Amino acid sequence: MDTGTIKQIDLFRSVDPSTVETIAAPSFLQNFPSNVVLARQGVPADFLFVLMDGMVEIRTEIAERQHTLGILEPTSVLMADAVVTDDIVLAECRTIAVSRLVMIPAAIVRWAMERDAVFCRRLLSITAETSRTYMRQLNGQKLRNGIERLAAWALDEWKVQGEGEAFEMRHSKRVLANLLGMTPENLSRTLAGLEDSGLRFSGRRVEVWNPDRLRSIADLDPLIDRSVRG
Amino acid sequence: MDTGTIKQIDLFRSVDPSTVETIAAPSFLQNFPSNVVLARQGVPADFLFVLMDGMVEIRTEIAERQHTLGILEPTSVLMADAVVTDDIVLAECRTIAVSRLVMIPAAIVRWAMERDAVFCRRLLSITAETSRTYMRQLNGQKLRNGIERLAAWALDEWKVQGEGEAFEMRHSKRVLANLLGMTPENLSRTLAGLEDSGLRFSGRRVEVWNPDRLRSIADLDPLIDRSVRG
DNA sequence: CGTTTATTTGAAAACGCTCAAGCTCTGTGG
DNA sequence: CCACAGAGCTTGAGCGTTTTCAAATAAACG
Repeated sequence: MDTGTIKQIDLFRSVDPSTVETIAAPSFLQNFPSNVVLARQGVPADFLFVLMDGMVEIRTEIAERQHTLGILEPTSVLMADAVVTDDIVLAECRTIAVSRLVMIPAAIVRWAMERDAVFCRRLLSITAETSRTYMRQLNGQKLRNGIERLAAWALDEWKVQGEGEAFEMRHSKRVLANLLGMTPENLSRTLAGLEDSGLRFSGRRVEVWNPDRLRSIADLDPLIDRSVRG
Repeated sequence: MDTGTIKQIDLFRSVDPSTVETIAAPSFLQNFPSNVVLARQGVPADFLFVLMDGMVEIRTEIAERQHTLGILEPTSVLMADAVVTDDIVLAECRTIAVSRLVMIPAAIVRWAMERDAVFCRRLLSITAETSRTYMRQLNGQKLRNGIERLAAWALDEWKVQGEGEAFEMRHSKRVLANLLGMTPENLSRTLAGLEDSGLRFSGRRVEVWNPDRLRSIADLDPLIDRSVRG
């Protein structure tokens, strides 16, 4: 693929142009419709992905049970752990919106991380940050109940989208329920319970009409919520 | 500290001796009694630790609620994520046995990962593996209930310790309960429920008298259990 | 407009937690 | 050797949260 696009990517910031070119050569930009599995769980990773546009859900399914580890937006890097360790994929990646992704063959990534120190360092930063995201998710899942997770999610998203009167949820409630670690039925009930406490849904429009009340429920903490600083 | 000890550590495998020496200079080997907090949550990480002997619990506590993210044994590396990202510690590290650790100043780690490509690569491998451990923990916590987590833990530990008639639990039941994401009371009940299904505790001796039965309960899966392949 | 999919609601059950009390094991000092 | 204290573990009852199953309603799509 052309080096122009790939050079913009944070993963390649400050990386030697010749390395970027070598990586770009066997890589390509691919468009996907919604609901396509980019990487199946349990098998080796063939590609490192960079999400340029759209949305991807990281989820695991075993014997009828499933959960969502995260929802990624541009410009996230996918599958770094499996590519680096050259091991099986622990959680499936699935588009949940029309998406455009850069696909970099796993072998060339492993080659480059041995040859190019700067690229290796970029990969390290991203992997460490991803690891921390899973720690936060684990903290949130174990230390909060459903109401608190929903309130915290709403405040987080509200903050990211500019703290206006409302923000737009970019995915279905089903996806949100999975992300928050609850069933859709439960999300529906929890939502109803928060209508008097500062949060109202109308379709995909989410109205935060009493952030203070939500904050007192969520008890935001830098150990869980990315948008909060110490 | 002396380079002899530090060179044995997996983190420094194949790393240039001069880098190792530079890192070793401001580092030191420290003995700790049990129940000492090595790194407090919410504050920047001062050191990267390598556990040479003993046992460390990774846990988070927020407003009276707490949970355990993992229990580490030699020769694990601790705090890599916080050191690499130069950010706050998301989960406290606490010794749960008399322990000996190498303490490497965070600044020298960050210095070395910029200067030495091999060291950076070692750090990347370890961080990626750690990230996967958290993914597995997340999978286990969300996709299994208490009985299944206990059965899976027993089989895992049994396998690691050689698949004999029994194995020794190297920590208290309280610690095990936290690791499995349940209260001590609940662990006790769950344990009682498994006595007819292949698992019996007597003190710290854990008898696996019917692994097949346990397997049918735990439903081991490579997406959760480290000891299972494919 | 009709068919599919998403969401809501209700009732019952499963699961795990809290609180309280009792038990067991261990080590200490008399 | 015994009494006692303390920690760790177990047991029971009651409670709260979350899930499951079933059905109804609403929304989305061709």
